[in-house]
Order: sequence, then C-alpha cells, then structure tokens
Amino acid sequence: MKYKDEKKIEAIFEATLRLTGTVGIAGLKMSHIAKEAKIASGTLYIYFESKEELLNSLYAHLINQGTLRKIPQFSHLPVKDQLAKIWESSLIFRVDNHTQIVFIEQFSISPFISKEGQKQTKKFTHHIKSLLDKGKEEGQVKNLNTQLMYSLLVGSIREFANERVKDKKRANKKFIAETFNLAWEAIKETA
Amino acid sequence: MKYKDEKKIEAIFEATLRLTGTVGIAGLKMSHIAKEAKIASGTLYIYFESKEELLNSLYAHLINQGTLRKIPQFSHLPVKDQLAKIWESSLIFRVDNHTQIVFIEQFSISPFISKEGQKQTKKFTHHIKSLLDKGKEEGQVKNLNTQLMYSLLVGSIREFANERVKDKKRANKKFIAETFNLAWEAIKETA
Amino acid sequence: MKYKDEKKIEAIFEATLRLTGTVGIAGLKMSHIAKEAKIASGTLYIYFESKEELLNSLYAHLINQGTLRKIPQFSHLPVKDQLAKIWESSLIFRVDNHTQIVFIEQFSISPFISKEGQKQTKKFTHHIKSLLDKGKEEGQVKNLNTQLMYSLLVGSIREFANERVKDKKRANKKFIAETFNLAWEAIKETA
Amino acid sequence: MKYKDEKKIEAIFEATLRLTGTVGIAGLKMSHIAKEAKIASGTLYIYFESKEELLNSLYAHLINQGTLRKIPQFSHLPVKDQLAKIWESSLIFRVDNHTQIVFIEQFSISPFISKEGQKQTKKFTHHIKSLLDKGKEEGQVKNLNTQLMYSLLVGSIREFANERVKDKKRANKKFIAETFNLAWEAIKETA
DNA sequence: GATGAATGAGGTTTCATTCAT
DNA sequence: TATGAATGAAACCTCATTCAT
Repeated sequence: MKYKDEKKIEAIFEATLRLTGTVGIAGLKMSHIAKEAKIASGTLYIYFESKEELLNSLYAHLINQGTLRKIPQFSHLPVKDQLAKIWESSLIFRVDNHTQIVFIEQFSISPFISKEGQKQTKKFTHHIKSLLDKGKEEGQVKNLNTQLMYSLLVGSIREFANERVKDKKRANKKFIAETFNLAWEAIKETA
Repeated sequence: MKYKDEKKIEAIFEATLRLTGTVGIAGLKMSHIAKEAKIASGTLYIYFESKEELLNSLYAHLINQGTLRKIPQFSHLPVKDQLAKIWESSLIFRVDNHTQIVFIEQFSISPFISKEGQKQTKKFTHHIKSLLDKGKEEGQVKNLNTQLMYSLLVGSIREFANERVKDKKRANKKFIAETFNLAWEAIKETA
Repeated sequence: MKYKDEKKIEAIFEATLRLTGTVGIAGLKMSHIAKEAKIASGTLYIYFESKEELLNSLYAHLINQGTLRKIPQFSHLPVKDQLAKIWESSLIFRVDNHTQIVFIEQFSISPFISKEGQKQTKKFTHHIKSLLDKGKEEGQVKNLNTQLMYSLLVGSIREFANERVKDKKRANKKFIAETFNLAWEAIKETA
Repeated sequence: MKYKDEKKIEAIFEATLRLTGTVGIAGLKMSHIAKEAKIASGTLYIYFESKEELLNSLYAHLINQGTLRKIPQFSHLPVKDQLAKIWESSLIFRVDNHTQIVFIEQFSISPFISKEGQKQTKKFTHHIKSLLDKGKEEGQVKNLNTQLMYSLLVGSIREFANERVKDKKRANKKFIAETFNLAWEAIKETA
C-alpha cells in the first residue's frame, strides 16, 4: 500500500464496504469498486497490488480500529461496569458500522483472507475473557466455563445489533441497558 | 430417467456444502463442485440450469428441512422444557451440519440469492417467539421485550455451536445442558 | 448409413428439414433433430455416424431426387416447351419443397459440406444450358452468352418461388405461365 | 474512450465477413473472429455484449449502407435509365462485396437474427416497385403484376452477381450492359 | 435396436490485471 | 498519477457423442 492519497484509499474502502453490503464478498468486482469510488479501475492498482491485497488491507484496517482502541481506558472500573462499557461501545459500533461488520464476517471465511488476517481477532476475545475470569475471582460472575459465558455475550450482542440494523434504528441508551441487563442476568453470580 | 436420480442431486449438494466450508461461496467453481461430486461438469447442467439455480436449489433444500420439522411434537411440554428440546436439537443440528449453516449464512448475502429464497426463515422465528410469549403469560419467563430474549437465545446458540465446531467436538449432553442453563438464566422469571 | 428402418431415416430427414427452416443450419442441434423426429438422440447415431454425415446424407438424398429425374422425358418437345416444362416442374418443386431448397442452399455454404457434395448440382445446370444452345441454333433463343441467359432463368425462378412461399400460396397454372412468359421474353429471339 | 474506436469495430466487422465467407455463419467462433481481427477475444466484448449482438450489429450496419444510399440522386432520369443505374450499382456492389451479401443472406435465416433486423430490407424493395409502377404508367414497362417483374429483376441480378464472383471477375461495363439489357427485354413494353 | 443420462472438449463470456496514453 | 481500453487466463456453459441399461 502506498500513501499517496489517504482520501482515495478511504473512498476505496468505503466503496468496498458499501458493495459488500449489497452483493456480498462473492459479488465484489474490481470494476464495480472503482466505479463506486469514482475512480478508474486502473487507479485501484496504484494503491493496492491486487484484489486480495485490497481486501486484506481493508480487513486489517477495520480490525485495527474497532472497539479495541477504547478498551484500556476503563480498566479501573468494576468488572460489571467494564463489561457494560464494552457492551455499549460494541453495540453502538456494530449498529453504526454494520457494513464493516458484514465485511469482516464474510471476509473471514472467504478464499481471500491471508494467514496474517486470521489471528487479528483474538485480542478482543482475550480481553473479554480476562474480565470474566477476574469477575469469577471476585465473586461477581458465575463460576462457569469462561468460554461459554464469552460465547453467550458475543453471540447475543451480534444478534442484538443485527436486529437493530434490520429495524433501521440506532442503539439508544435504553436498548443498550436492557440488552446488557439481559445478558448480565445469564452470567452474574446469584447469591 | 434411467440413472438420472436423487442420489446425484444429493451428491452435488453435499459437494457444494463441503466446498463452501473450505473456500466460501465466493470461491465456489462449477468445475470444482463437479470434481468433488465425482461427475463430469456437463452433468451439473442436466440437474441445474446454471450455477445460480444450483445454489438457490440447495438453499431451498436446506431451509425446508433444518430443525423445523421436529418442533411440533413437543407442544405438550412446559415452556422451559420445550425451549430446552429446541435448544438441544438446534445445537446438535448446527454443530453436526455446520457446512450447511455456513452455506445458508453466506448465501443469504450473496449475489446469487433470488427473491424467492429470502422469505423462508421466518417460521422458526415465529415459533420461538410464541413460546416466549406463552412463558411470559405463565410467569416462567421475564416480562421483557420478546424480541430481545429471542435475539439472546438465537445469537448465543449460534456462537455456542460455532465454538463447538471450531474445537472439533460434538454437542454432548453436558454441553447442551450447560449452555441451555446459561441462556435460561438470562430470561427466566426470578420470583 | 445403415438401412434398418427407412421410415426412421425419413423421419430424421424431415425433422432436419423442418428445423432448418426455422433455425437455419447454424441452429441445428442433434438433440433437437431427435426430439423433432420423436426418437432418442442416441438413436440418431445408429443411422448416422455423425452430424456431418447426417447432413451430407440428407444433401445427397435431396440432390438425387429433385426435378432432375423428370428432365429426360420431355426431350422430344421444342426447346421453348421443354423449358416451359422444366420451368413448371422446378417452380412447383421449389414452392412445395421449400424447406428442402432452404436446406440445400444453406448447406452448400456451411462448414459441414464434404468435397463429395459440391459437384452434384452440375447436371441440372448442364441440361438447361444444352437446351439454350439448341434454342440458339434453331433461332428461337437470342444469340447471347448462354451463361447469362441461364443465370436469368435460374435466378428469377428462385425468386418467384420464394415470393410464392412467402405469400403462402402454391404455384398454380396461371402463375407458372405468367412467370415463364416473362422470363421467356428476355431470352427469346425477336425476329 | 481513449483508443476504443470505430476502426476496431470496422476490423471486427471485416473479420466476421471474411470468416463467414469461408466457414459460414454456422462455423463462426468468437475466438476466430478475434484472431482474424487481431485483437484479444475479451476485446470483442467491449464492443459487443454477445455474439448475437455482434452479428445483429453487423447485419444492421450492412443493411444501412448497401446500394440504398445512392438511389435518390437518379430520380430525375427516365425509368429505364434509373433502373439501369440501380442495376449497375447493385451489381457492382454485390460482386465487390460478396462476403457481405453472403453474410446477409445467411444471417437472415440464422438463429441469431433479432426481431429488429427482420424488417430492414424493405426500403429497397419499395423503391424498385415504385419505379416499375411509374414505368407502367408511362408505357415503358409491361402492364404486368409489379411483384413478378420485381422478382425477375432481383432474382436475376443475384444470380448474375454470384456467377461473376464464382468466375473471380469484377463487373465491367460490358457485363453490366448485357445483363441489364437481358432483364430489360423481359419487362419492357413492346409496341 | 432404442434410450437418454453422462461425458468432456471446446465454445462463450467474465473480470483481475496491465499498459499506452 | 490517473485513466480506461485492452488483454487473456480461467470461469461458465453447450452439445456432439458415448454407453450402461
């Protein structure tokens, strides 16, 4: 990737995300991406060596900015509150950036993904699991298999977000609180 | 018809599912499907008019069998037990037929899906929601937004199943019970 | 060609002629010919080694029965009357067997025609030219280039027949007489 | 458009005509057309959506130029002279552009022709018939069925031209005059 | 002999990539 | 750098021919 024109790269990324939402990764064509980004198809190859590199770059770009950035700053709060904060930012992010989410999910199982890309999702996972383990130690979270609880959180937040997008609504305070409480009920230690 | 038969269609479908698991919908090629199904590429076109029709047929085929078949027969049990039964069969189905699940999820956002295919998932959704409503009336399920509880169930079961597949394990009794209890904690009415 | 069943060969020929009329030689498919002849496509290969052989056989078959058969028997009549007789039978033949004519004309310039087929049209040509030469000697026909007069006769009879077919009419006495007289005017010796 | 140009379309058309002459419409292959036109096969699809569209475009192109262009300018001459002029240009055109003629005749009965293409030949027909009608009124042309006379002219000019091509000669003044006089004898009013 | 499903070579078409401008 | 027409490998699909029944 060259950095001649960040604006253009951004336009290409956005075009790609938009198209993935409509035709899926299987339907992406370089010529369409170019047209959607309002550049010539040859220009794509000034910024990216190939379609594969374009998609992998976009993937890396998305992974490196998601919710992750914001995680550290809450580390002083109690476990439940930290989870609530992550829940909030994740939900908002997933609802507001649905095209990106769709891209990431599709790309993960496409023939384009490189060995590189496959390990980048793990940081987020690791952070949540650490929190759950801490919660267990502190007696706020059930003493169950961490992986199971993690799956419940991640799976349901995904579904909540998709539902919200389907309804064309944003994630307001009330929705965030209700859904978090629901999930929290599942994992919290009860007396 | 002399040897043109159901067996061959089944072989084509299975080959397609297997390949979708490895290369995704984006990587599916008719020649590969043929080879995987151990037939000549021309033979594919005896059974299906085009790649698009093949994929849509497979989609319809999968939608028309899934867990749905088994739902009715539990209708005499209490709500929690019915949900547990559905949970069990869904989880087992999703783990044992992961390639099919992957295909369905990818196909839904691919450029191949026809108008037809898009409306077939709703029966399952409706049945679960009815159960939750009944549970609310009977005081066993929290008096919360049904959609939210539905999303939690569906989202987490998806994730549980994926996790299980990733670990290359089947869904045994213990796993099923643990995960169901976890999810049930979230939605059950607490005195 | 085997002679197991003349009826079937006839059916195949007729099917081929009918289809040539609708889709042209370029559009002929063995499977269509089979369906039109109400036999299985494999059966075609019992009677003909290949598509090429089928078409060449049909061509030879048509060439060997056309108007030619009837030419000799008029040889005692005056030139004009002989030409009129040939004119009549040619016109009637071309109108009534239009599909055959179309086939012959298309086949002559198709990639299927074999070296063999190309020389079979010449007998007819030769006979007419002899007649014209005899007419010239006897002072009934203009003393012009025989080839030119032959072309006028052949070209216009072709067009007359096509016109008649286009109008979905048969070639009645009046039409035959009128057209012959018209052409005869062109070549007859005028005092 | 940078180098996409008319020249390339012309090259494609010419390549197609040349090949039609050798292998007929039935033998035309896109890859051969491309090679004959000295371009890549993919390039064909920049200019034409499909083989069908290429052939229809060529047909339309040929129909829209032929002799027709030159007809109007002779409208002040006597009928016989006008016919002679048209005869001359038609004959020359048919001899010099034999590949085009072959293409048009084959294409008209091929499976590729669209509804569009089928009605474009009529202008020429109409013009000649008007001339003949005028000739009848003015007493220069026989008072016979116009259609019949038209068929004789058209049919024989086709044959004269084909004969000339077969002999690999061009249409010189003498040949043009002789053939026209022959045809004119057929239709001119005598006494 | 008759059938028609199966085959696969070869045709048509697509689309990632190149390159002359 | 930017363009988009040109390229051609590789995909999709067809159809003459074969062959198990």
